Amino acid sequence: MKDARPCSIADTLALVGEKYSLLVLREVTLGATRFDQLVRNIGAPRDVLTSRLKRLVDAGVLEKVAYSEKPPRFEYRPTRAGLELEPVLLTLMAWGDRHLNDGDRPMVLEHVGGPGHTGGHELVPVVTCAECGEAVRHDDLTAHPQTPGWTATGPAAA
Amino acid sequence: MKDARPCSIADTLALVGEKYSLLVLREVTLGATRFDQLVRNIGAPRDVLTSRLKRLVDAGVLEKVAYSEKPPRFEYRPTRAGLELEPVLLTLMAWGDRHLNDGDRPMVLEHVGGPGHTGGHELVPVVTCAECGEAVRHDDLTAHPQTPGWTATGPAAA
DNA sequence: TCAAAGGGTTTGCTTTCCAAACCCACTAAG
DNA sequence: CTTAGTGGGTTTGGAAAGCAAACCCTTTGA
Repeated sequence: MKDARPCSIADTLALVGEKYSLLVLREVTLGATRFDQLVRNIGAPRDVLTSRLKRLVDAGVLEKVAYSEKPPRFEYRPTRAGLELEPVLLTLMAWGDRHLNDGDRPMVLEHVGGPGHTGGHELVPVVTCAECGEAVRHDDLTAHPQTPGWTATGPAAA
Repeated sequence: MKDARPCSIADTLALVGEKYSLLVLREVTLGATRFDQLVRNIGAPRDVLTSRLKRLVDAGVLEKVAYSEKPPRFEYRPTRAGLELEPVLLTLMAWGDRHLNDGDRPMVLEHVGGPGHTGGHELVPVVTCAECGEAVRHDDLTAHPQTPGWTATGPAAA
């Protein structure tokens, strides 16, 4: 990753892109916050999980909260920043549902809307534009790198 | 990853979650489709990139298209499935912009809406519910695992 | 007193990663 | 021609990360 394109995607992946990290986020977002729940539900080696947790706590994505004193025991809860990774999880899940499991969803998310809503419905996440509200289509986007020397397809002049 | 929770997030990450894979998707989505553009723009070791490309082509996320015959040369273009990973990239980028670069975006995306729109505006991606159109908030979601023996927080009975 | 649960750490082996060097086919320049 | 350069990889050898299984420590329950 030397002299690579400056990019928030790369920055985010440097933090949560290691193997299992996003699965940790999935679990804590679902409410499984303890070490051996994580081991069981994710299937990660315990030592690897230990190092991932440390990294995510250091980064402020998780926080380590004691739930017992006498034997010191902790749970790993998502911070606000951690919860804000949920859109990433939702879009990953939607893609896998569509392209890998062909509609046989291993998990269904129920969406209960704001105060004015009664019944829940199944969530199908769509990425939209905050400004105009439309669903984002690839052809409607133009990339503008802000780093001098970079264009959309690479360094300007070598 | 044995006996882990069945999950489309994990399935998707098994495919595109290896180091650099999503950065490859970023590049080809931006239009940088050739081997050494990818090397330069991503900063990945060439041999690793070779193996990632093979994997993504095999998975149908990229396609290898010849653009020269006499020295056989190829470019790696995203398939429709590959382009549909763009929402993942957008949500990752939004998170990094917010939490890692604190508003100093390394890249700005311009959104030009449908036929009725004239000027473009800056894209701020938001995940919404296709059914009701509302922005998705964590507290409005309930997870329903479809796999017998699994609850939201883990295996039901061991 | 013995066993089990919870939360890790240690061990020893295997797999990846990585930078740098190398290779091959062609093209353009001198 | 001969040489230099570009594009697209493959090879090499050492450093780092991953892995399963075993181990450790504390506390509660039988």
